[in-house]
Amino acid sequence: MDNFDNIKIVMQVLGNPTRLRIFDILMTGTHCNCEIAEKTGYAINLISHHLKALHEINLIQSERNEIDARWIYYSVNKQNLRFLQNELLDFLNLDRIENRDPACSPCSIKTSKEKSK
Amino acid sequence: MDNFDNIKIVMQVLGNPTRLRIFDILMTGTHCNCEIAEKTGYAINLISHHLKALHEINLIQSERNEIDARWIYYSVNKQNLRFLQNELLDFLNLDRIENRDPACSPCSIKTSKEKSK
DNA sequence: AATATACTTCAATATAGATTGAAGTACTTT
DNA sequence: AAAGTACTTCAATCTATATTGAAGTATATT
Repeated sequence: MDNFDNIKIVMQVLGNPTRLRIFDILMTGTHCNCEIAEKTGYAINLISHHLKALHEINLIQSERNEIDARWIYYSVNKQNLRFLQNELLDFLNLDRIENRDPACSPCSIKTSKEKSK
Repeated sequence: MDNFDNIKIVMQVLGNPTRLRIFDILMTGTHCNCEIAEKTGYAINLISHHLKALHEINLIQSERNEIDARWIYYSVNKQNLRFLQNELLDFLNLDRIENRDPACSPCSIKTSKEKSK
């Protein structure tokens, strides 16, 4: 893996449909937990779990409402998202594909044995 | 979800590190099963399983060697990969993010109750 | 025809991690 | 200061699916 460790982690996290759905909602703008609950029907603690996972890999960020600090606002991390876009394009870049002969080596080892007979 | 169903499925499939590793190898060029086995150390039937999953969502394709048809060559589906690149860029497009007031609705319902007192 | 190779599919197990209910924290309101 | 709200964290259960060993398929070799 050509240093695609971040992609591996991001894919793992967004590979969960519930988490992807939550992230998709945040891609439309800032939301608090209860709004996501209303839009998705998921349990509030489940959302909390998944938000934590998204936060841990810097895909999103959070801040408390200045007036009523019980409300926590979640939003996507734009800077990190730009970074991720580039990483994904590098990972999926068709120029990485080389014209190669798949020299099935276990087979060739055995065929070379045959030859040596 | 703004019709990001394909992304959901792709993320689920590439969300598995073993599968991502196999896909990453194919991103470097055509390989047969035993070559992937050699490079990764995974069991050959495990690779077969994961190749099937990648194939089912059209991320890769396969063809038998013309000379020795026991050998099956796997390679990425370039056309579908280009499509996926665009889908991902649409999904992660920062322009989707709207400036909105997270009007925490369950709360506001309750505060409106307060108001009506 | 019998044996070998490259790979797939079946079927069962193992396990990571998604989900849930209950308890806990931080803050606000009365 | 007591009760309520928004949310998190704990701890346990539940479930999907990754992995494995064995059997099966397709093709090639002798």
